[in-house]
Amino acid sequence: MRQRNEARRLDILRAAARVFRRRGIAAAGMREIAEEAGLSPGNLYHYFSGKDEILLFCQERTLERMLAAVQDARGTAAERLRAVLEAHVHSMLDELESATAHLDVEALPEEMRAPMIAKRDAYERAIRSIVEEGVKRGEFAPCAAALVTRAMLGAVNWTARWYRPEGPQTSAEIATGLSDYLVKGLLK
Amino acid sequence: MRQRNEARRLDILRAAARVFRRRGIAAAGMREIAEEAGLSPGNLYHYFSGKDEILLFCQERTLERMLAAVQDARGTAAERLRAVLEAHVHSMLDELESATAHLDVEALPEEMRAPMIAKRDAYERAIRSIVEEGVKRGEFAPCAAALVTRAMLGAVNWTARWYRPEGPQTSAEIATGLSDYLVKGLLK
DNA sequence: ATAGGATTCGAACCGTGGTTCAAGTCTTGA
DNA sequence: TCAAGACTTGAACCACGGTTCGAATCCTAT
Repeated sequence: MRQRNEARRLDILRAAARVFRRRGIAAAGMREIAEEAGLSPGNLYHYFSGKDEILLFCQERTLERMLAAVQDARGTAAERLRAVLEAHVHSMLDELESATAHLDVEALPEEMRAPMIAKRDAYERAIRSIVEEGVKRGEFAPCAAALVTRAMLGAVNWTARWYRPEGPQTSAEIATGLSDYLVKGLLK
Repeated sequence: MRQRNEARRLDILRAAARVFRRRGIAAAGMREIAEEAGLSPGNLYHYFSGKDEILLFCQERTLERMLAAVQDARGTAAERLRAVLEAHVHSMLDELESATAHLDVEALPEEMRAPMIAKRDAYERAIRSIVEEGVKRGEFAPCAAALVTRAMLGAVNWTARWYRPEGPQTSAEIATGLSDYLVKGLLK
């Protein structure tokens, strides 16, 4: 019934995300996604309208989670910023799921792009306002908040490029290490 | 003669880099590159063996320039780091030329990848050694040098995603602003 | 049990895009 | 001037990959 269908869709999304991760979005083929998910190529189209929709859902899910982390953050500006950055890194590295996909909004067809861009901008704005508030309260030194925000996002997003699960450092170590450095650059 | 040929190859590389930038590497077509360079699609193959070679040359040229900036840097660790980071941002934003291409080594076919990865690693190692030297000399606070290096690279590489030439800030402002923040996170 | 819908399959369709090619034009050196 | 080779072209080739489709199978509710 409905339950079964929904669960299957999630399985497919996770499988697709793995393929996106290891092949890159453009090089990920529907046939390979189908094989990873354990069904036939044609059958994918019973669950999704096409590759674009799969990609869109992957991206939305990741960004949704990141936005949630912003809402949940409590404490001083520095504490909230650390929490958000760490959550971001964990969404990026732990759930290999859909993390990498959220980086390439350009891969979406023109019409689907707008809502994703809006969400992405909202997320960036939320982080920037934490920075600005920290400055206003005197926690942080004055700085170009927009630029610094993008620098932090670049640093955490970049982890997807070099992180290897079998590498020496765990995702938790990376998360705390990055947050240490990125927040320290803001303090007075 | 030889001169004319070489100049033409450079023109084509620059045109290709512009297309890579605005379309993304995967979506950049040989027909569009040809049009941008002002010659016919088939004629491209008189100057390059194919799309892969064009991409490889674009990436090599950018990385070559960045490595040169590392060699030219003089002064304290902080000064050298600033110089390298600023040069990196400028290579990324000013010469729209081949900058973005260097980010996707994965887009190259398996056989061509090795030399590029080697160069990229050498560049990263050079930056990391500046950080380590700064720590050893007491200029910088102790830190996870490898992780911090990747954070800095992520921040500067990310500029290619959001920078718009018609935007409010010039590339020079971005370069100095980013360097300010990134180096500040290292100081004691 | 059985009709009707959901699911599944794999082959085939078809546009896209990298590449090749045969044939022209232009340049250059003797 | 006149080959010979460099340059140029546009059409055609061909593989790849997203998608469609008709038919077979499974499940569920009555």
